[in-house]
Amino acid sequence: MKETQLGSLLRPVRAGNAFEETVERLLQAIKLGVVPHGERLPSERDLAVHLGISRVTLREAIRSLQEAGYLDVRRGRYGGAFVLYLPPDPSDGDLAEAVNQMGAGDLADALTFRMAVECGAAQILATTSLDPSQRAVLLRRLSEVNDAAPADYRRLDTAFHLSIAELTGSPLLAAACADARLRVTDLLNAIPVLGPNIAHAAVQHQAIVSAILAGDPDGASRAVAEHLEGTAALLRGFLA
Amino acid sequence: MKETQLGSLLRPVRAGNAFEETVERLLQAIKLGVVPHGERLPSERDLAVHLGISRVTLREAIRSLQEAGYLDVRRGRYGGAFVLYLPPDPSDGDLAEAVNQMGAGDLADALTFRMAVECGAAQILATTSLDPSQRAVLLRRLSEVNDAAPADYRRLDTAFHLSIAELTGSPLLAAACADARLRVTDLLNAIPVLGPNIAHAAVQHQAIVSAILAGDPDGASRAVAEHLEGTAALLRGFLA
DNA sequence: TCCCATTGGTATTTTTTCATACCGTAGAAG
DNA sequence: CTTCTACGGTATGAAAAAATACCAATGGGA
Repeated sequence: MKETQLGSLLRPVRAGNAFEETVERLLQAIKLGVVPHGERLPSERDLAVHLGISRVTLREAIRSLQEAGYLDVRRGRYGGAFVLYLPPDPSDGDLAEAVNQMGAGDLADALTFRMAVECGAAQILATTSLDPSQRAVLLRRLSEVNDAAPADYRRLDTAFHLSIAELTGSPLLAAACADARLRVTDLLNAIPVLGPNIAHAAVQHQAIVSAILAGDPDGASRAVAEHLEGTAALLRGFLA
Repeated sequence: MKETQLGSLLRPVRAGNAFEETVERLLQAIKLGVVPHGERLPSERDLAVHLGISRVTLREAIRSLQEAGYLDVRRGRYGGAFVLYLPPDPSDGDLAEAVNQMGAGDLADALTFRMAVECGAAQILATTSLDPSQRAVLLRRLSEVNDAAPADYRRLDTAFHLSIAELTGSPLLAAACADARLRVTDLLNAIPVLGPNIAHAAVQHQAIVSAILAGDPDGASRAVAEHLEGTAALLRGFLA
């Protein structure tokens, strides 16, 4: 039983080599829509600094994404790496395939992790006294999701969820929530965006924001839990 | 405002070089008491595999810990790297120094992060239906803390907290809680272990376990929050 | 007593990653 | 039309890390 705890601490220092990790990171930023279609990534020199890697390694990663069709790289001033990726319009088969591509254990792990960190973040934000500008950010993100065109829905939904974590002011917590979201992106992207689901999600989003603004930690946490449990149950249902 | 979200995703891929990260990881495993005084670390070959680094790099890390007096390395069969570290008996000055060694922002970040993930973990565990052996683990860890000799208190307290995360069955969540704890280890180790504090903590630990076993997520989360808020407030009070 | 499995110690080579400097290009500003 | 400049593109040498193979010591068990 002590070995389990050793496992938590002596887990891998490196998830892979720098190149692979960079490709993964950039790809997720693209799939998450943090850099939307048509927009430009930061310049190689800036990105390399932010990612803490050399420009050479970064270029290799960008090149492989370019060859995979995710980026259009243009030279010269006002050039850069432009995102070509458009979120796919999912059909039913994709979801089953996506779910079963990752192991059942990994799926459960990711869903549990996401539930924990997002509930925790909402709870903390509800405990915090928010200034007017923070409230404004939260409300704006909420209305952006509600007004979203179908093609933009996932992206703005992500932005809404991440904003909650970011507003806590804890970069570690924000990173954890981003990481949790990354692990289910492919699955969420494979779920068709349907009217009734969106309407249901809108009600839940509203409940989350209301609880946070009312300073109700338990309510905020429960609202997030209910919201996430919906998609979690859906995904679990597709396990072979 | 979009730049903040970019920051969460395009954060550093590498925290430092493999050597430094490995030293840090091992040192924290030692300071946390996951491998207690007199015990042996896994063999170099095993460790290198688990940490995902080469044996050469691992050896450099072990060597620097040996030279710093944390390890006693012996060769031959039944040899290995034995932990020499004994938790210090803190005096008042140490705490102020330790608190102000990390920035005020970093302290707030670490405390917020810890609050979120530990509350989330307790909440999830309270939602889960636990089988008898899981209940037994939780109760045993609780009694171990209560019966702990002063020198073992921190170590068993850590074990108790980590067990909650591990019992959720999510390695990601367990790793996040371990990481959160790591970030405040030095601070917690600098807090004198006093009778009244231990008694107070024992009551709170009991409340946490009771809420979890009763299947009360809100109660479990609130109990953890109250428990952590105590030390958090203490630490914040030492900020210069 | 001697063996030998298990452990740390060392040496060598290859691969990855980094740091630095410099080149080529496109587009806006003059 | 020229120039300036912020970009990507390229080259090269050094450093870090990994892979591999092999050496050396220890101590329990045959």
